Amino acid sequence: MATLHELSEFRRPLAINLVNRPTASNCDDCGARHSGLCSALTEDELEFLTRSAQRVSLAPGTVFVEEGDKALYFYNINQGNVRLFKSLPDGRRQITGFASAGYFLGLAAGDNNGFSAEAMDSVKLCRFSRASLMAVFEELPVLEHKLLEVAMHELVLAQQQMLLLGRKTAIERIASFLLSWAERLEICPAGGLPAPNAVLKLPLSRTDLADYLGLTIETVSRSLSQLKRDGMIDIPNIHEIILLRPRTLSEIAEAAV
Amino acid sequence: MATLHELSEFRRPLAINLVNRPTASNCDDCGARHSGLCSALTEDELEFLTRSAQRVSLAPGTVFVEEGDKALYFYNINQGNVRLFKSLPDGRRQITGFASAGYFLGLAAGDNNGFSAEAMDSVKLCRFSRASLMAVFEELPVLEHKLLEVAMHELVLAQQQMLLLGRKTAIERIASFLLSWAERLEICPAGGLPAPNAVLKLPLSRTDLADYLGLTIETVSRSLSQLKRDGMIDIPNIHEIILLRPRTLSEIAEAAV
DNA sequence: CGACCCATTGACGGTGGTCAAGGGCTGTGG
DNA sequence: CCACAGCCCTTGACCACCGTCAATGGGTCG
Repeated sequence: MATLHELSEFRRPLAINLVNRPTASNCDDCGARHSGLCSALTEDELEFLTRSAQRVSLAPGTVFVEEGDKALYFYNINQGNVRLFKSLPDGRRQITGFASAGYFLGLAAGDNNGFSAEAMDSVKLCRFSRASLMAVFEELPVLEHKLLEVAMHELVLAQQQMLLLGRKTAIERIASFLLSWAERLEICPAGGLPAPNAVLKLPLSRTDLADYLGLTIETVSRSLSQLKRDGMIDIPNIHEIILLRPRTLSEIAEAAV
Repeated sequence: MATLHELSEFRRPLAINLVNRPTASNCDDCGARHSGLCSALTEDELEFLTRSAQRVSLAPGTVFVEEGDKALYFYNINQGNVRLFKSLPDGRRQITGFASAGYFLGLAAGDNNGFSAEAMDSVKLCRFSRASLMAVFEELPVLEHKLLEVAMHELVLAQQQMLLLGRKTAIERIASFLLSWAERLEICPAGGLPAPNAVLKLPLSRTDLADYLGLTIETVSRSLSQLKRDGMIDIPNIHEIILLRPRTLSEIAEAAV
């Protein structure tokens, strides 16, 4: 099988980790203050929560969660993009998700991390010790409730991805991905369709896309080209895709009969 | 693509649903009293919880959760086996998991169910209205905590399955499945290996197996035959597999280099 | 005993993976 | 400002794994 995923090249041992403690007041300028977990909290609750948090900056390429390591932390992304993945010893990689500002991460873990996480670009995040966050639940049950909601949503997404990986063709995977990415970027309401000619920003490489969709970069490239030939999309440049006919795309994605 | 998954034939509209209210005392003879969710509760707490529960009996083949329907209930299995799945309009099916006695289910849902669920045999379960269970959290925070744990564990399993579906070969999928099923049956400790010659009971059809592993029944059958030819396993009958060489199986499953 | 269902096995074909060459973009250095 | 290197993406040729189609085998129930 594929032995070309040179994963190790992405690992930069010399990551720059600036760690300090946030205060509720400097949460104000945080990209995640009004989304995800923190949006569920009042100023006072936030003040309480920050006592068990550390702010961390990561250089692009830093692997800050290692699959199998003892699970010590939860993370909340403030800035930048993160890929979550699992790997096989021979280098095959499956990306299980992407996280950007506002995303809470670290739920997929028992005693040990069930996944690895890597900064795709310059990342800032809040790090919580699992033990102390558990303790905070006593004071802030709303937090645990919010976390359960997040976990439930992740489960829905995970099952969608299982259907995609187990049963969809290459073209269907690409079409599904484009639409789910549009939803993620809030170009369209959840469950709805983006407007025709909507512009999609893709901060991912073809390799990331392939490893997320269970394909090779060649197949990703070929499928995108085919969708372009068929007038479904336009590709002005590597990191932008225009959805010319979202309705038809959705019919392809859902294998409508 | 595959158009042969005759899903509809499994749906029996005439399900027998006997609904009554359990009491804490008749929880004593429940298969799930000392596992999963309920094991986290004292007698008193259980008594409290049962007020928002109904006991339901399901005939084999009953689809009691329908993907896309409004998510009204959580379920706790007391007896029997359940398959959870998602389908495409043309009949392709991806089984996302199996649930047996002690399993809590219904977490993978937002406002609407993200999956369907079907009784594989005679099933008894406790049904909780989502609204009232949410209310119970106020009184029993331990319950919400336990639920979060369950959800986190489900996420770990889901990501393992994504790796399997996205990146493993047919043989690797079968080997992985056999070992994870041994773990599930508690034939071996989590993360450990079963003893050589361990006997595995498989209450699944080849079709279920195929739809769970993202393969066809023919490929499942061929892969099992190959493992048998190679002396990895023995197959005394359709529903039993003997793991002759679990160590080698695990090397195949994890693609050890 | 025979019908039926499910699993197995075989033959064949297609989707997508592998290998390899070529194109486009960016940054760097002369 | 151009040349060139390097990287990533695209495209093509070929091939293999697994899906499809079909026939056979084996177990169960009427």
